[in-house]
Amino acid sequence: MPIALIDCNNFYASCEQLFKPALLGRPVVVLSNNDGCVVARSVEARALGIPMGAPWHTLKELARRHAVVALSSNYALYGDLSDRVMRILSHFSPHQEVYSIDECFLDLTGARPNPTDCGVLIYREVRRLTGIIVGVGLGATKTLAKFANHCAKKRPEFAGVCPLFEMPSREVDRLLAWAPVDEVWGVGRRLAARLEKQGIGTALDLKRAAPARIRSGFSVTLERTVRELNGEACLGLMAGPGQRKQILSSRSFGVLIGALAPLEEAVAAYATRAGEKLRRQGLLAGSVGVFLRTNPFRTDLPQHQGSLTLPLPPTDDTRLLTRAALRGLHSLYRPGFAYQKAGVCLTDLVPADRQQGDLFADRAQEARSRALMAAMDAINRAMGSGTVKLLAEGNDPRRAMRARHRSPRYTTRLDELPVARTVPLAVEQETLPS
DNA sequence: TCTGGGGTCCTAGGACCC
DNA sequence: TCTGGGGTCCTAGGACCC
Repeated sequence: MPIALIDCNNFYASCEQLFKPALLGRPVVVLSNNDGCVVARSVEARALGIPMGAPWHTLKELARRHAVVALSSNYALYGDLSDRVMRILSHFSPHQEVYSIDECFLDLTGARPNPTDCGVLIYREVRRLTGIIVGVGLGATKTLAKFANHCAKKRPEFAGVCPLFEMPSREVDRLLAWAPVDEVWGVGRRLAARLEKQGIGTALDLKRAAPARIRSGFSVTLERTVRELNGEACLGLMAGPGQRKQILSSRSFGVLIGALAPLEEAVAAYATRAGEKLRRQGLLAGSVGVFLRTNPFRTDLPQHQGSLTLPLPPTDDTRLLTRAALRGLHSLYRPGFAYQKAGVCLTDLVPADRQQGDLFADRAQEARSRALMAAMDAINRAMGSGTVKLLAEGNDPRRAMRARHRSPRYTTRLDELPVARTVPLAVEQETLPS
């Protein structure tokens, strides 16, 4: 039962190039919120040695020398293109797990004419219908599919599709021996360093390690990874997105903030945004967490950070969430510090329709609350987010995110549609296999 | 000057129970 | 001098992912 992992190459950078072909062949990077770090690179930017996650301000000189194009992230565009790619992929299997904005697993058991040819077809169709280039990895387990995908992208002999699941084991081991252990899904920098000390430096070393030893020396999670590398499926495909366990809204401020009042406004705004996400998913929160911290990179300044969680009767009312978040902020806040970031985290989430009833609840009040929130959401959806909001949010322009180089939202805003030249993006049902 | 945001899972250790 | 054994629940922190 082969599992495929399909992953879009340089997804954000590719989305930008798709609508601005002048960017093709040029070093392009896409920056995180606040134009902080590099989160995507075109092939050319990668070739310049620009590392993933690098702070943009440390790269300015290099960027100037090589005329690197830096773009602010445009999630409206990436999200929309992601939806199109995922919809195309969904036609190739009844079992799809959308794992992130640019990748998904497909169960290709019984695929026709066979899984490998199906993989090649996936590659061609996504490219033909969207212009996005994907890598396709086929393995007996999710971890092996991930690894196969890595091979598909890094080794030209596969031309974008690596059918690891049907290769002779000698061949598979040769590939595993070529990859450093931190290329394995679930092994990050720190685990890799610890494994290295025990003589486990490649993916093949990890595959051959004794599961019991890995479990006692590391964790059950890593033991599962070892088993998966050996073809034993430990991780199933997730059908739906699953119910959220936490909803987080946080931001770094444009400038450091010392006074309480602007912090209150920021926290109120985060609580509001978290509340909107909460209602969109039909959930209630039973706890509100708040955190606050100074800039850890400013070693010249005194540091302070704290977090606090307050329980409350399950609710999705922005006013109650905000009130609790502000109470938390008040007990965390210390004057005399320059704060850089704050956030609100909703936990103990329960579906709104399965709420534990409260014998003494004020039904009329609850109905008014629901009606008010529904009205706010409807207005903000129709007329733009923030059209109606709590006074507590304030209107401090310093809180606006830096996004100096955002491209137009080509596919989701009428007034930003590309003019004259069009890119074929429509998905024709009948051209796809049933 | 400028260093993201949003998630998940696991473990260790403390508090508490009988 | 001598100080049990077995369990649960919660939280903070660490690790990972994209």
